[in-house]
Amino acid sequence: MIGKGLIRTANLSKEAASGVRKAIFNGVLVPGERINEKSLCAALNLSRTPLREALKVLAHEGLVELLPNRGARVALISATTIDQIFPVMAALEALAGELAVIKISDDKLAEIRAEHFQMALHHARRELAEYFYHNQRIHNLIFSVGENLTLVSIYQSLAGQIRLARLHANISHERWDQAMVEHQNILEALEERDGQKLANLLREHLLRTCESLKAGLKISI
Amino acid sequence: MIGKGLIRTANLSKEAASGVRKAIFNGVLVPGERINEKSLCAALNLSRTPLREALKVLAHEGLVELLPNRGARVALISATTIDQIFPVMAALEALAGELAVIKISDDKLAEIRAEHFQMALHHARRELAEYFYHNQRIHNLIFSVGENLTLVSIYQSLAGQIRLARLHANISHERWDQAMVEHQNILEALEERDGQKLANLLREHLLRTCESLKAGLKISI
DNA sequence: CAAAGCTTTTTTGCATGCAATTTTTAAACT
DNA sequence: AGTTTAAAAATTGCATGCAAAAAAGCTTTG
Repeated sequence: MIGKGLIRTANLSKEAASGVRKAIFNGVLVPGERINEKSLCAALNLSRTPLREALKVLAHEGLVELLPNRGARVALISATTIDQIFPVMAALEALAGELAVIKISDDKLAEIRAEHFQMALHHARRELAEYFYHNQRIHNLIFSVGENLTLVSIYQSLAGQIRLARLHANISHERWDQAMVEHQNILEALEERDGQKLANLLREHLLRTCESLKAGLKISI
Repeated sequence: MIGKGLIRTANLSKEAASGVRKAIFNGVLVPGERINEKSLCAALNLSRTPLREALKVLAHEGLVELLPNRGARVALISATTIDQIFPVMAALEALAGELAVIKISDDKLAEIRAEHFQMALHHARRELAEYFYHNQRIHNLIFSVGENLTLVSIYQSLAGQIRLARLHANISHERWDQAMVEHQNILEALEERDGQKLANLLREHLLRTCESLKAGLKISI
């Protein structure tokens, strides 16, 4: 492949990173599976250099593991890793909650409320993928209120690993229902601007999610 | 340069990353300064490919900024960034402290105590660089007790950014003395295995360090 | 003398090439 | 058949080459 777009506007290594992320989350690349650079380059329509740069970054994000002289493979998130990620996530969510109640605008709150009810709808209809989509949006919105880029980017990275772990996990109906109740309480604490309460609810929500996720792992390492 | 070491044992992109990190912390590469790939390659004795992979990772770590079509430059940590990093650090330190009191062994505690007194010695002698070295070791040791790789690696990355910011900052004698007192209290809380107290002390210590660091910035952006 | 346009040089972003290493395949042996 | 060994193919890690872009020098002009 020669020429590409001729004008240098794209950032191929960023494109590669987001392409690989998508492939991982869509299940095109399976956790634990070796990543073949050549075929992935063909799929993404770029050369090995930007792909390899992207893999290094993704390894840093925890989505990929690098094996010396054997390239990369999609990370397999073990129960041990989940156990390590969640306490950190919980601490960060608590912080995000405390910041959020101070800074949140009525508009943003309305946005979160809207997402909440969308999520509730999909919960009622038992549409898991859609439920998770809105669930993720709610947590992202709460984090974004704090306007703390460091906080957000660390959260994104951890959330990515959790999302990857979920590809291999079942969620029970009981846990799903319970999570929905927890989210109702989270929304209320946010509306009351009660930072301490919100922080605690978020922390507990996360820790329960952690337990459920570990219990639901289809593959254990 | 052809051949290199002939046997593939090194990981050049990792070497590049640690080489650049060292250069940044030693002041060989100045914050805000453009990084010239060619000359840095020569200094590190490797080619551009591994160096560029390293720069991508370092950008992810916050030590380097990537400018489209203009390569990389050493990050300039602004007061705003510091304001964002510290609350996150404080939350993580608090978590680390809570984990530490649960898990710490007598040996590890003795190790921390030893570092503490080394630090106190350098404080008494007003040897700043040595003081910071042991200071950093204490915080690292506290984090390592939790045996949480996620926590440690996030901490390392944030600590790196703070260390970079400090290259441009003065510390007042008053703050230095106060920090030493705070560390005395931290050690006591650790010896008492009082997780809540330790968490609070670490949080406060961090937040005060943040204020002092911002106040001491020689360059503000 | 500064500013605006050029030309030249340097530097970056990416593709490609090549040797070291791993993986696969095939053959020989037990 | 299953295991071991050797050859072939594929894959990785890194160096290098080349075009696009940016920066540095010139020259010209107000």
